Amino acid sequence: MKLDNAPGDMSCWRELDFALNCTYIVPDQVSDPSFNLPKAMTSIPRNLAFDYGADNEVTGVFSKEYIPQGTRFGPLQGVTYTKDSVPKQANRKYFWRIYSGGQLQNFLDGYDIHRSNWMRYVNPARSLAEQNLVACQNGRDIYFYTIRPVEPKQELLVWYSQEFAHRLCSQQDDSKHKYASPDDDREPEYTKQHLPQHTWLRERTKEEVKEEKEDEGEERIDVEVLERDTPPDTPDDQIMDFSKKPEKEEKGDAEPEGRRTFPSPPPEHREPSLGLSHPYVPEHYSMLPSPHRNLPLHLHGLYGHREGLVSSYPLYPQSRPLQAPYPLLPPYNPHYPRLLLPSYSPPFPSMLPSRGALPYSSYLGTDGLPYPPMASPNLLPVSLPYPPAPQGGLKELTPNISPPRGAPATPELSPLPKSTSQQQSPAQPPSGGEEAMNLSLATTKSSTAPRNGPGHKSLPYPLKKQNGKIKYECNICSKTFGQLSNLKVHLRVHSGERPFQCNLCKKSFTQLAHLQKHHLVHTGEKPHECQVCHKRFSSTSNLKTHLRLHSGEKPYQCKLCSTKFTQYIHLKLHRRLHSSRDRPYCCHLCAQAFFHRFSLRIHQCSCCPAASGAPVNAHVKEMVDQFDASQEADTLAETAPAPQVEEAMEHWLARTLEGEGKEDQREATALLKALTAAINAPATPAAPAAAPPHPPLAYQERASVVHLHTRAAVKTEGD
DNA sequence: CTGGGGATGGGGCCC
DNA sequence: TGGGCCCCATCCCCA
Repeated sequence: MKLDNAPGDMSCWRELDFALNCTYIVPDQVSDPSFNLPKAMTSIPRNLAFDYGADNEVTGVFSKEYIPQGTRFGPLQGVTYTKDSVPKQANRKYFWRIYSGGQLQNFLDGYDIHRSNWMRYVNPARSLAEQNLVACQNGRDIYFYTIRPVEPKQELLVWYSQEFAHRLCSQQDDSKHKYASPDDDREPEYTKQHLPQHTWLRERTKEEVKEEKEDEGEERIDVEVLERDTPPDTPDDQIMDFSKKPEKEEKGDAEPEGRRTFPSPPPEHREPSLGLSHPYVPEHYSMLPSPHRNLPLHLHGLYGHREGLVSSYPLYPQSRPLQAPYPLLPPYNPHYPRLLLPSYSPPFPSMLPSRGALPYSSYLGTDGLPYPPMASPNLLPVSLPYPPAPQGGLKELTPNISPPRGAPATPELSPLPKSTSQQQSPAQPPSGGEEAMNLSLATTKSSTAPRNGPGHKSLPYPLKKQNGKIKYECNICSKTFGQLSNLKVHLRVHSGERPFQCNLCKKSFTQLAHLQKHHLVHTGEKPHECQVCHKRFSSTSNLKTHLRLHSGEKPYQCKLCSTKFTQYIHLKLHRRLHSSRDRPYCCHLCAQAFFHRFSLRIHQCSCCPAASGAPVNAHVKEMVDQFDASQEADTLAETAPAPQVEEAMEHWLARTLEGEGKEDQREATALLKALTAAINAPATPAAPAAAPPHPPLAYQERASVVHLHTRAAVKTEGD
């Protein structure tokens, strides 16, 4: 069963939906702490970039590349305060509220650039049309999800999820009953319901600007104020539910909603970049007088000088609406009938680039369910006890394959409060940046990690473009795939997930086809027959290798002794023999031996510890060793001239560095330059002659090299 | 040690 | 998108 909404329409999604169905996870970058750079600056993912203002201050966050819908960023990091531990002088511009079980749990303060992350710089969306991120509280973390594809160089602009805002509004509603806010009196109900932005802006332009200035100065707030403004005490005019705007537009009605004052804009302001006449800008929005002039730049501005409007993630007592609807899955969540985001839906399908953006259906399970059936909401916080998720056709998955190894348990799937999250804030981004991400992927699956169910959010980012085609890149091994489905299958390699299990021997496999092939073992069936000798084989590839016996083809040849083999594994085994004893070119200075003469020469010119007093670069030494044993070196004649050796080295380097990080590539390239320089350089006096263990052969080859390398240096090697 | 075969892993491509 | 099919690579076993 599928969502009735148009593909890509996330308008009725709740935070759990985002958590469960996000397709890509973009972890923060992690930099060396010893650099002591502000984490807020260094944590920005590689597919994002800051934009800077005249004073070099960050003015926004932009995408560097295409980012598909359903991508998760976060979590937001900062300093965690309990309600009682908020320093009196705290600057609350970057405060977010974390709720648990409907109760304010703590504040997350992104003020400190050393303890917060890049997300503090994401600007608030000023209209539905420009919004591309939605903020959700999952567990006790705040994540931003892309609700539409983000084009390169497009700014990330965030607003609350509807559920987010709804809880706030609920709190505000409560508070309204409890506290007769002055706002309530001065504003007709209609206005409050329908023009929160108007209210907000009007208020801002009048009173808040004053406060804004105060905030810019010191942004001091006392706990009393904090208390007063904290839901449920917060006056409803302090909440602006962006998500409701569309609804108002559509229905002309909305449940009472909060308005939010913005007493404290951030220091920076910017000109609105979005025209109010945009078709998706709600009517009331465009009727605002110069509405965005004073819009705060960063989220904190969005949230005012108080704190972020983090509404509670209903932990599972209240979460019934989160699950119950799914079997039925009405087009809109009946529990939040007034919080629909109809005009949120920039027509997603049409916005999806044809080049491979993820259709929204990719957020659904294979069975079309938006996420797996959940037996009981109460179980969720424990371990998300998904039934063996029907992901990827896991029909063969048997219950006894335990624990489910695959499905990395991404945090967003586990809305349960993380033990660390309470005070975790800046403490630890799961150390290691991308590495951390990888680790989490790798470890979660192997342990008790709950299955993700359909949607399988471990799909890594980023997308790459190769030859104009979108490539899906595994963020663990950097392999790229032309099709998302291939990447999904590939991820099982890392996750360890083996959903297809043989009923007979309980062996499990990553692909159904493998299981099917495996079944032949039990049946004894050998469907593939050699037309020459009528021998039968269970696999085509084995038949193919067999056919080489008839054809005489031996494609694998040892470069050292010219022995040929029909199977590569045989060549490999064979080469071990050489490596153990047949390295004919031995350095007389340090006794290190090489397969190839040119390797010896490079060694002596670059990394022979005895050739120069200088310390040997271990990387260079390793590179020489590896190159000496490489296919590229094998393909070279021992008498190959220097340019050919260089070319082979470059080829080898390019191959071995494929998928490596740019830093590694840079470093290796630099090393290569040093090595190729060594090839061309005159030999050091310390390398006059190799002392080959097999003088006749080695000697002769050296002699031939002398001819080709017409360099005096070669002669010094003893020729 | 070499060589042949069995079995499995992983990825590409097509539908 | 996912399943099916195909292919190549690889490991292992054994003669």
